[in-house]
Amino acid sequence: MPTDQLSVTFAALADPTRRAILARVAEGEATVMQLAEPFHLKLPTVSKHLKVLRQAGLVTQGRQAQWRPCRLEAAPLKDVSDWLERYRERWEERIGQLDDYLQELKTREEKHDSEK
Amino acid sequence: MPTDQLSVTFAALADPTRRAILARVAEGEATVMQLAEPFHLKLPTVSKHLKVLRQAGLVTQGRQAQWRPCRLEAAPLKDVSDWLERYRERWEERIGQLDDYLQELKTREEKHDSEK
DNA sequence: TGGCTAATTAGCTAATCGGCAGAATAGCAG
DNA sequence: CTGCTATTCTGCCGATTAGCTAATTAGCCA
Repeated sequence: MPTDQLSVTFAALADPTRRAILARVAEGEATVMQLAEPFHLKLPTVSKHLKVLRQAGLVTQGRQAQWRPCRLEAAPLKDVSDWLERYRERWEERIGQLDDYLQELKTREEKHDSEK
Repeated sequence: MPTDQLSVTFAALADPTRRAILARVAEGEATVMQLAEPFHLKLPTVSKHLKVLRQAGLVTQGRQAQWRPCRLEAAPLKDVSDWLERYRERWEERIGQLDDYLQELKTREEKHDSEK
């Protein structure tokens, strides 16, 4: 249970239910009940997931009467993105002494890319 | 513990020791002993971390005599990056004409955040 | 006030995790 | 074969987690 912010964020994202909650909240504010409905989970369970997301700074909850609508807060995702950038070239396979060769390939690939 | 690939990857990244191992391995192959040395961890502990990273597909280990040098495999990081892209516009906060209004909301929310 | 609804907290269980020590495995060198 | 080294496997421990039920808080309405 590391306490550094990045670890807390990654841990919060390491659960498909919580990622689905994020996806739902990204489309607009939602109450806890609305979030619980698509999953067959009880309210306290969803509430606990929200607590994890809240501690990671990924959602905030407001107050409207007895509802606590949830909103997405994407700032921690930027931290994840920044951390990832460091490894981008590793999966983009455009490294090293092969640049010239790859550059040639690249111009050829650009035709393919534009298909998409 | 969810078994879907993205969750496994996020879980593997949710530990500063494992992220440090990744950073080290990104600079070149390393044996388990070399990886263990900077952290004051025993070999079996590092071996266990490596197992987690291996199951996430983030490292592979080869064979050279009695050493099992570790290499970075960045492909799962691309999956993380692709997942993140969906939210990029949310943290780039330069959307539409609402910038000033959102900025004002943000300062108001910061009070709510401090409620804990 | 009392009743209703939404959400959280408290407490439980089974499973998992990060650390360790000790034993087992794999590959070299005499 | 006998050691020697690097690594993994097997248990163990204390802490944490996801799920549940039951109890509690918070806000509305009559």
